[in-house]
Amino acid sequence: MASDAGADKARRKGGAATIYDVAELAGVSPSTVSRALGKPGRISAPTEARIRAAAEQLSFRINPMARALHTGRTSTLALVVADITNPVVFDIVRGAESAASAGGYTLVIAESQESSDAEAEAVQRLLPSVDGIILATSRLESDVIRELAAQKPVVLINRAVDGVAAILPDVEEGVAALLTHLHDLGHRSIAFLSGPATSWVSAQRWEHLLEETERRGMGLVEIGPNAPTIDGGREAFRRVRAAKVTAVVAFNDLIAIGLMQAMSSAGVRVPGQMSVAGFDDIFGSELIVPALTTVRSQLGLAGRRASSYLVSRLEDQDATSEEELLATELIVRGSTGPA
Amino acid sequence: MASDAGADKARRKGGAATIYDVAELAGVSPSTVSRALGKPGRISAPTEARIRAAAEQLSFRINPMARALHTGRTSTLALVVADITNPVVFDIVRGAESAASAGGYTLVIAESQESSDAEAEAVQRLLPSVDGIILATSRLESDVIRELAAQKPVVLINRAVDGVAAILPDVEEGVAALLTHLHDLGHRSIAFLSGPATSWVSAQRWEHLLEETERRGMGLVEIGPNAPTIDGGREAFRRVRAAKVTAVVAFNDLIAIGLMQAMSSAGVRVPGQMSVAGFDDIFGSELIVPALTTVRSQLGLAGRRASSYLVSRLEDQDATSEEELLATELIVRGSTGPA
DNA sequence: TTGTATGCGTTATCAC
DNA sequence: GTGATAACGCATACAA
Repeated sequence: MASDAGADKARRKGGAATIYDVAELAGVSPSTVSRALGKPGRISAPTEARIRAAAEQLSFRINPMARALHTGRTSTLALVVADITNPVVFDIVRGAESAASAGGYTLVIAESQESSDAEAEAVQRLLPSVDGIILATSRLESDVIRELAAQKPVVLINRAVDGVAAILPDVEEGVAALLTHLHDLGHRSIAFLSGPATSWVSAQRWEHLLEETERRGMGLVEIGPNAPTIDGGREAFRRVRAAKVTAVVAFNDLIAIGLMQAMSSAGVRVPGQMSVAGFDDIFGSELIVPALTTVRSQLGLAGRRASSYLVSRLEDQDATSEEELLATELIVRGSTGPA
Repeated sequence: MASDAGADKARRKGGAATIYDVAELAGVSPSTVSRALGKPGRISAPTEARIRAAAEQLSFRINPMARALHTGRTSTLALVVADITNPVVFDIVRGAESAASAGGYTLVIAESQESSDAEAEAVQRLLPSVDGIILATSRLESDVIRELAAQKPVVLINRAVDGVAAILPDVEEGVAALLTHLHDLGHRSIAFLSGPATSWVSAQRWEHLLEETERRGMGLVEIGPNAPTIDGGREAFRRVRAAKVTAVVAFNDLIAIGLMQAMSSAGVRVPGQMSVAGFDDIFGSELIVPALTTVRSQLGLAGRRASSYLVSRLEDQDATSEEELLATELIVRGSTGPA
């Protein structure tokens, strides 16, 4: 059915149909075809109908590269993440993909493996073929990011750089709720299991914890840096035990889960002997026993907003370049209890 | 530093540097630049050195679209998955991305949301701009897939279609191990919570279960189809309880987890009153209580192999188009016990 | 409203 | 070994 006699005659041998083939079949010039398909309404209705019919018959698909070569626009967005298997980024990927494709954009994805060099290389490789870039939990230096943003639209997730658009969790709110919760339970001495040394988010969370514990007259120590993984949490166990605190706040849920596993192995009861809380509310936090108390960030929404921002900035010219804060929410589960 | 006087003079105003700019700066013709960068060694050493220096100075990046327009090759692979947030696909995505970028290819990702129409649309949209396609747990009809494979290299994950390359888990092995395990525990009556009606993998697992239970004289009933999600497992609970079996094998871990949650809410003890097992060994299966007995598939490896296959087939001409089986492994944990 | 001519950046086919 | 030139498929300025 896809190979009518007319269609085959009009199509060049081998490759896919082009606007030239469509033009020949419809009896018009290639530019008319281009116009008909590009901006409907600019040509006469009967002609457009003929062209559409011909395109359909040849199952014509526009060649995005040829279009991009002329327009300079690829309708493609890049998403660079540190670690694809980190559950934190799953939701970001999905949100970004769905908003991108809803806007008619394709999403390409690259992984930096927590390495600043690898991230820079991935960005350079992708740069010429995308219209905009989403950097999630970037490990790049601020200057590099600013330089990048000068070349193409950039939006950050979980990272703030002056003058660059960013989608950020409203840490203050979540941290305050968490500390109120812990304070109410009687905890006065807390440890923070920090994330990677280069993590902007970790530094941010630490700052807010410091502020909020001071305000409430609670003690706070930092233990880290730690790899933002389950293993990272496991390895921190001995230092946590040595710290003699009654509650631990981990940089993220993965670290919290690893810590709880190590505690379970060592016979430390949670929350009986030690309360544990995390950040992000990833898949799995609800599954463990006891279920993890955590500060939920709206990662999926962050991904969606990031793509939407780029799309609107690419389509309209007049999009703002502000930081956008996403509310965080304290999810109280079984891993926190009385001191 | 990126803006030497010479560099600025040679670069066209505004856009990125082209081979013309490099050629001008190096004092050669554009075609020589193309050759120097494309196939090193075909031109004289000093000339090539000059060209490389000029390219470096202008921070020249080849324009992939322009190259693709002429060569017809984009150095891009597409990965189409049913549901990005399904933990099963996380590993696939990562494996595919790492092997793709290792081979010099970029990975674009699309989600079909378990819909055959959406999948077909995504494939059509991506088709012109990629060199090859990975279809993970595709919901497309076999004929559609074959037609697609005739246009561009295609590789399937968790799906078999005659004449199309595929990476498949060796279900037989895993299912046999699982049933031996259950049989040894005294189970004689089993229920299978099947996946989506269109899932090739679900049908495959069902077939093997049927075969192996027959061989062992065990009873088997199918309950389904079910959505391959935690909710899907929860919703199946009543039918499972009504079935009066002693063990349940779920299509995947997500369904198994959902079922266990429903059982926990209803006071049904696992594995005391009912044993539960799943497939895939996703992140989270080890976290729940009791930890889930499951047949592990090497999803990450599957993604990696899929990309590698496409890359080698695109680079060499003579890659085989066979099905490749990946060993599965029974992981015994706490959710299965004596009948 | 529609057709003609040109350029986007690269590679490949010729000459030299 | 190197340089001119055509071609890839499309979009647009200009002409009609």
